[in-house]
Order: sequence, then structure tokens, then C-alpha cells
Amino acid sequence: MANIKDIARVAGVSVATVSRALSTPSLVRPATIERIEAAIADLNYEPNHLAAGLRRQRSDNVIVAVPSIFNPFTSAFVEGIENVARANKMRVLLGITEGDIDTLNKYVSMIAGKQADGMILLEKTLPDIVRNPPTKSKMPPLVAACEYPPDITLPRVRTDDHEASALVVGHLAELGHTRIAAITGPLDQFMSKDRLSGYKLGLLRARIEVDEAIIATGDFSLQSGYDAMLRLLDADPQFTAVTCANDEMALGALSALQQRGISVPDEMSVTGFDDLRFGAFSSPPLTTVHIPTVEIGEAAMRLMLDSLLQPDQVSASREVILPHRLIVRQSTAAPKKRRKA
Amino acid sequence: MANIKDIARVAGVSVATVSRALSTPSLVRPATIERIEAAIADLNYEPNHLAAGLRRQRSDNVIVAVPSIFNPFTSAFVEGIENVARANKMRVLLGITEGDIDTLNKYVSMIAGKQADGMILLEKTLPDIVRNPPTKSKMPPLVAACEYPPDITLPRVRTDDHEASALVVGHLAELGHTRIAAITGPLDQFMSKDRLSGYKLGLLRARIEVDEAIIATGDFSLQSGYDAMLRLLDADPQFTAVTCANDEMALGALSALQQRGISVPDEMSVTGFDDLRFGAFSSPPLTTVHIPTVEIGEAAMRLMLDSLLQPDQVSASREVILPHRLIVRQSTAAPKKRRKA
DNA sequence: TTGTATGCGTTATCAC
DNA sequence: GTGATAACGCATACAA
Repeated sequence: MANIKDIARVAGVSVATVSRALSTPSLVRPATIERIEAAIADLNYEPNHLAAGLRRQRSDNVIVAVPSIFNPFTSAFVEGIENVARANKMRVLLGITEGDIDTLNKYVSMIAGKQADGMILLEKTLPDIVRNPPTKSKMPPLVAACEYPPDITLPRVRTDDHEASALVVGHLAELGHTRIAAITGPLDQFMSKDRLSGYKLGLLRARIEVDEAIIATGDFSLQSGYDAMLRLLDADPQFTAVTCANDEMALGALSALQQRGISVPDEMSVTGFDDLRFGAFSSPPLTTVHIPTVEIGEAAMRLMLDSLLQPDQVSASREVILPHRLIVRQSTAAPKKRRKA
Repeated sequence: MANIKDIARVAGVSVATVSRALSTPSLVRPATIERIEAAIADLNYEPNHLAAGLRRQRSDNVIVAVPSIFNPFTSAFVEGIENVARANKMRVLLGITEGDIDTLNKYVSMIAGKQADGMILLEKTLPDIVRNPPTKSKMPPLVAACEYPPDITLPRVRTDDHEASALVVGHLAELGHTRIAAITGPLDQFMSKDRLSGYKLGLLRARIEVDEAIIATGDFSLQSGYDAMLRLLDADPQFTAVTCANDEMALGALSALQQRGISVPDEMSVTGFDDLRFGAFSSPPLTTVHIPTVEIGEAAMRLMLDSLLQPDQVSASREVILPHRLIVRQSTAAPKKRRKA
């Protein structure tokens, strides 16, 4: 492969000029640039990013740490990040953790190793470095999405899941439901807790008492929603609506109801959370809250770019909150018939 | 940040020894290794991957080029790639093309620029370099997945979509269906053509004549499946089954049928293709063909590792074909009632 | 506007 | 088993 030296020789200039022509063309005479470009085309030259990176001490990569990419929520988020990364000449390095903290910590150390310039997190656990900032070396640029407790000082982007959850419950209450069950996410995740407390807030506002007997826990998967729905039905058949902490579980719940022969929304109203495409085409189409997942990724990447441009800026505590909105489809209606026990 | 020189000084050895201790510990006396490791821990040293890469002329990155990651099929594929990449100390660089050939070509040139060592493709179009191999520089390591015409010489991994499609149609024919509609993918994609020809093969085997009037084209999206189903129903209400080129479109079709009040599977049988998780929880659960998407990604990455280990090997024409299997759920049944026109 | 010289941090070759 | 040293290819401070 040709290198910058070859180009310099062929174009009859110095390597410095070639370098400048590539990175700051405004400093080079147009005629010179032309000769250089001719040489580049001639030799099929491609700048060596590794060498440039070594010199400039940056890789132009950003790590995206997620437990798995194998679900629509995460992949939309990653798509958003990639969109703005690409527009800013940066690349996305995929870091799948499978929820393992050691793997996550290893990804963080890749920043010190210059494999990446920073990291965007969508994890339920934080890397150790957040709680134990390095004393000698400087803190690597980190951006958090969605899932984190309020006491950390990372730049972050999220939606107001608390209010969003209350909003859905309010919708059900307005329809006339008074016994509203819930299927939550895993309660060791901040996001789940937030959505659960929003559910309780919604009940409070509607003057409905919380009944722990009709709150079931899932793990955000279709299967867990299906299972939780069955458990709920077996435990107490008197509720007329169920609100799920995400669309996947709501879809699972829908499937369980269909199997039990309980009609939605006539006998049971069901709501989701996230607004996955699949929810719009379920039977019946799912009432849910739209979460701007792609935009969350985009905003996270923009925060990352900010951190990268202004190192050790105290923009550390920047927080972006994106708007949600209720999407009413056909899985919710006023409670009509009483189901038989 | 500490570098290898600092470690050497603190440990009282030369940089060469430190480097060896890190990469080939067997060549270094255990006692020496201990001193070095102590120094590493002491100074919080992290090897600079950029410098190592420059010297060794490799980045340990592999680009995954996909039109979008925002769908379960692609993200499962990427997850598979990441799994085996991680196990082999390589990283995945996400390359989203949005179907743009220039973007794709740019990703290819990143290999020459040493940002990545190779590229795995899940695209409907091939980068120019495949048709016009470079004369002076050597061909970058490329691996193709699923979507490509048979005349290219890239290492590749796929399933036998042709037979898989015929298999589904065979299932419907066995149930007694004689008018079987199809919803295909975009016909400029090899994968769609393959699945369509498999559909026709299935009809042929069942001695059913092909009727172009009940073949509709979609674009693999939920919405397009929904739209195509409506078009089909309006054009000819006499068919009793419809086979869709992927699960997303089948789910869309299910939604359209439900809206029209046509019961599945009593009045209409529906089949999908891919076996997304969502298909198992639709109403009714979807009969489909399981495609081992994650495994396809894993196999693709293994082919990549092979290419990387044995440069200019003529393993170029290696092809891996992974098995599919029919998954019968409740969206298919023997044709019972005649729908009213 | 252009050229010269230095260093980024590592690996690998060759000695010892 | 270990050490000295020459690349790897580029960006930039400084000179001209």
C-alpha cells in the first residue's frame, strides 16, 4: 500500500504538505492540492487511520455497551447512535455485555487503550469506574441512556418514564377501569422501578388503591409477559385492565389472553410501553406510550460528541429528557362485561 | 497515561521484555513476568491498541455492513457476529448503509485504511470491488451472508431459501389448500427471488398451477405485508392460504385479515419465514420456517477469521449452508369454510 | 505556502 | 531469556 511518503514523492512535495492537503486544504495552494490529488488517485492511496490515530491519540470510535442487541428497543437505540456517529466521521464499536459487569469494565478499559474515545451505556449496572474515578489518569467520556439512578453525574438522556407510566394508567382510569393490574420489568433495574412507581402514581391520581396481588414481575421478554398474564389471571380474575412495562410483554400478555379466550378489549384492556412497530400490527393493535428510541440514541451520541470536544468540561451533569406520548389503539376500551371466574 | 517504556523502567527490564511478557509470556522467566505485572498494576498501564495495530498492520476490527439494524433479523445476525468476534479478541464495527452503494464502498475502503481487517456483508448490492478487483493492492477479506447471486466467489453463508419456501408451500398443500397466494419481498433482491422461486417449486410439486394474480410484492416490512394482504383480498377472494416471504409481512397480513374479519386459520391460512420471536406470540401464533439467524452471523464471523488467518488462500469459494426447519403453529389449518366474495 | 524533523507506543529482528 | 533498535505512517511545531 502506498503511504503519504509515496504521494509526496510523486506529487513533488513534502509529506507535511500532503498531510495538510488532506486535513486542512485551506492551508495549501489549490494547484498543489490538484497535484496531490492526482497522485492519490494514481497510487490508490488510502490514509492509514491507525497511524493518524496514534499520532493524534484518538481512534474516532465510540463503544456502545448494551446487554444484547437482539431486541427492537436496543437496536433502534443503536441505530440512532450510528446515524449521528456516521454524520460526524465517527464509528460505532459494538459492545455486547450480556449483562456481565466484567465484560462492561473491560470495554471501559478499551478507552484507555485507545480503541475508542468514549462509551455510551444502555446497561442496568454501571461500570466500576463511575463509582471509583481514577485518581491519576482522567475520566473517560461516558454517556448514560435511560437506565440510571439519579445520583450519578454522567451526561445522560432519557424519557420521563415515571410520568409516562402514570399517563397510561390515567388513560385506563378515564375509560372507567378501577381494577388495573400491572406487569413490571425486573425490579433490580432502575427503569423498571421508575415505570412501576409511575403506575402507582397513576392509581393514586385516580384514587385507586394499590393492590400488590395484581402486580406481576416479568423480564421484558414476550415469554415473561405471557407467563405473568397467566399468573395474574389465575390469582385474581376480577381486574379489567393490565398495564405492561414494555410492548414485548404486552404482546405476550395479548397472546395469553387470546389463548384463554378472553377478548381484548371487550373483557380486558391491555397497554404496552415503547411503541415498537410490532405493537401497531398486533391483534388488536396495542395502546402504548411512544418512546423516541432512535432519537434517544441520537441525543446520546450528540452528548458524546460534546464531551469529546470539550474535555474535562463540567457539562458532566447535562441531562436530556425526550418527550413521550400516549398512542391509543384498539387494545383499550371501557370495561364492559364481567368475566366469569 | 503510562506506556510500555514506563513499565520497563519500573520493572527494571527492557521494553522488548515487557512486550514479550504481554504477548508471549512463555518466552519470559516467571519471576520477570511477576515484576512486570506488578509494575503494570502499579502504573495502571493499558496497552495502546493504536500503536500495536500500526506496528502489526491490523486493527482487530471487522466491519458489519447492513442496510439497517432496526429489524430483528439483522440484529440477530449482528449479535451472532459479535459473539464469535468477542470470543476471538476482535471487535465489531457497525456499518449501516441505508442501502446506499457509495456508503458501502466507503466502508470497504476503511479496510485499506486499516480501520478494519475485513468486512461481513448483509446487503442486496455488492461493493464495486467485488466486480472490479484491485490490480496492484490485494483483495480485502470479505464474507457474504444470505443475499447474494451464485456467481460470486466470496466465502458465504446462507440457508437454502429455495427449498425452505417449497417446504412451506408443501405444508399448505398437504393440508388441502389448492389456491395459495404469496406475498414476496422486493424482487431486486436475490433473497426474494429465491423465496419466490421456492414458492413456485412448491406449487409445482403439488401440481398446482402458478397464478400471478395472487402474488403480491412487499418490502419485508409489517406495513407492506398489511397492504399486500388487502390488495390480494380485493383482487381475488377465492384463495384459502397465503405464504409470506418473511415473518414481519406475515404479521402485517394477520393484522389485515383481523381487520377484515377473516378468521385465521379457519378461513385463511398464513405462513411466515424467519421465525422471529414475535411470530410465536401473535394471534394466532404463526406457522413459519426457522432460519438460524444468530448462527448465520456466527458462521460468517468464523469464515472471516479463516480468511484473516490464511490470507490469499483460495478458500474464497467456501460456502456454508445452514439448516432450516418448518415450525407449525396455529396460523395454518385445512381449508374449511368458503369466504363470501 | 511549503519543508524539516520529531515523536506517537508498540512489535519484531537481530544480537548477546 | 533478555536487550537495543529499527520500523509502522502520520501530524504538527518550528523554520524558512
